[in-house]
Amino acid sequence: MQVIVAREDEGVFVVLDSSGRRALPEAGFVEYLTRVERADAPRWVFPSVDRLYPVLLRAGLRISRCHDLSLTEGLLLAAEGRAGQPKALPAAWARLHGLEPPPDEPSAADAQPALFETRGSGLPAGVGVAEAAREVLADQDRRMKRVEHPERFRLLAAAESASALVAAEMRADGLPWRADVHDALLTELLGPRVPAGQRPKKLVELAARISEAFGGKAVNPDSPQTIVRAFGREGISIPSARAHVLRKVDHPAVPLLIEYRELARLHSANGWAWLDEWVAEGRFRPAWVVGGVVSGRWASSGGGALQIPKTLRVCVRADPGWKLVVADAAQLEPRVLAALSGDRRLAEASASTDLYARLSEAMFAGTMSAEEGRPRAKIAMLSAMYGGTAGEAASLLALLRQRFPDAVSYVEHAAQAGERGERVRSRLGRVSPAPSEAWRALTGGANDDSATESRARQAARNWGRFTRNFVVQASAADFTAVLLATLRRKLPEPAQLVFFQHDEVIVHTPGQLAAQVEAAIAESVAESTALTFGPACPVHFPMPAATVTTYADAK
DNA sequence: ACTTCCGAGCTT
DNA sequence: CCTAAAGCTCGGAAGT
Repeated sequence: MQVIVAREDEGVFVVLDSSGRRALPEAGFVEYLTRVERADAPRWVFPSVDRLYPVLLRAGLRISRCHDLSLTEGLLLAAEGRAGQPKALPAAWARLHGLEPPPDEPSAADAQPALFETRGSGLPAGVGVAEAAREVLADQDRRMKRVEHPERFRLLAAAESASALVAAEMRADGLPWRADVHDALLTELLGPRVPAGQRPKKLVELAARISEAFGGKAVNPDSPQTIVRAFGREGISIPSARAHVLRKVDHPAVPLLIEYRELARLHSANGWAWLDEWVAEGRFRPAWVVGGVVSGRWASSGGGALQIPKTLRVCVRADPGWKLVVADAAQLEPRVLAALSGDRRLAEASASTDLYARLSEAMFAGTMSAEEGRPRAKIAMLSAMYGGTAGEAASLLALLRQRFPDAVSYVEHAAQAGERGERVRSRLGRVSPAPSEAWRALTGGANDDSATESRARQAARNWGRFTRNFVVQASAADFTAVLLATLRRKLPEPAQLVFFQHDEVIVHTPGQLAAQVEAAIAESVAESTALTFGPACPVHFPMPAATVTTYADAK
């Protein structure tokens, strides 16, 4: 059973199912949905989960499954070679009717709330939003039958839609964040809190000592150009003021600059201003952007949720009586490559929790120790997936190719396809964008002069590196989307998914349910492996879970 | 005063 | 730095 739900202008909500159409005010809408969800748990169809589901969450309603028209449209457009076109309902409907598709509105998370509420549907006057959604849904059903593996693509659309539910729920629940611990940490490292725009005491002192180290001339350590010039006056020529460049310079200002930059980074990125803006009532509530990266990885908007420095993990603490269950898919990408390529020997190596140690044995047994071999095996595998050639990488990759030819040729075929300008696809059907017209013009024909020819080869290789990585990273995103969808269903009430970062989840749970949560994670990984890569997939995906009080204790 | 770009650094 | 790429955010600096 499918039920379309949508918001019309002026806070009126519409429900459309086989028995007809109902227009309801918000309160009646939520009440109706609650009743139907309890009775039938239908597949709700949303023009955009991101825009509508927060309304339901605020009223205390959680739904079990849905179809997100906007996210599915994006996946379909990519699969059809039309990536980058607007994907919201008005655009999808317009394309269906041969009209010019309007550009997507900014996401609900970014929009000004007042503007967002008063905006129209974006559809022509007289076209009902639920009726437009019904047309687009039927169209998507048709188009999903025409992709290369329709059953995989349906799973992808379902998992992506469920991911959107997770993202909205994670924002509503929030990541437990102890502002008092954060404030104490800042005070310890930077000195007492100062008003916005001012340098804390510790930074003021360091800036003064830096100027002294440069002979008393004022040097603003926040300005890279000024730092480069200051070293120039000392007779030291450096290409940039990056930390790794500074570390190689022998000068009394260097350790001060490095300390200043570390503390200034903490202050500007995650200082008191960040705390005031993003943490309230013990929760950090970022906006998560499902499919915000072309590979299908999530992005975040506001608060830098995917860039939280490790030093601040101590601030992530379970509520009294609760625990955090932190689980990380170990060496996910090489295992994904094993599953994609069907490389038997790599699949056998995946039986070990420490994949790189097993690779090292396969590559270097008898020739070097595990301590020497493991980091080289890791470089070899990462070079295969990322296209690296620097240093030893090329020779290590050649050895990896000897031992695991199917895995290495899988990514090399993806790279060659990219160099030819072809698109590549993930396991469940995410498709890479086509290269730009400028890229085609540059790489398309024979170039007269050698400089242009060299740039063309460079551009082709760069795009090949992108497609090489895409097949692995996007398939990993397939797997984690299915995992999120599965885990969401299995978590015992009232445990909540509160954080997701590419291959890692945090669940906030009452302490007595932590063991059940760990079991739910293990079951979800097993089911997601079979769903994503097939029931006979021989690859092992370890996802060790740790039950802790603070995120900092997880690894 | 405002916009745009760059350098830098954080995560995976 | 070391193996690659993408995305977010900040502050400084340059341009309008």
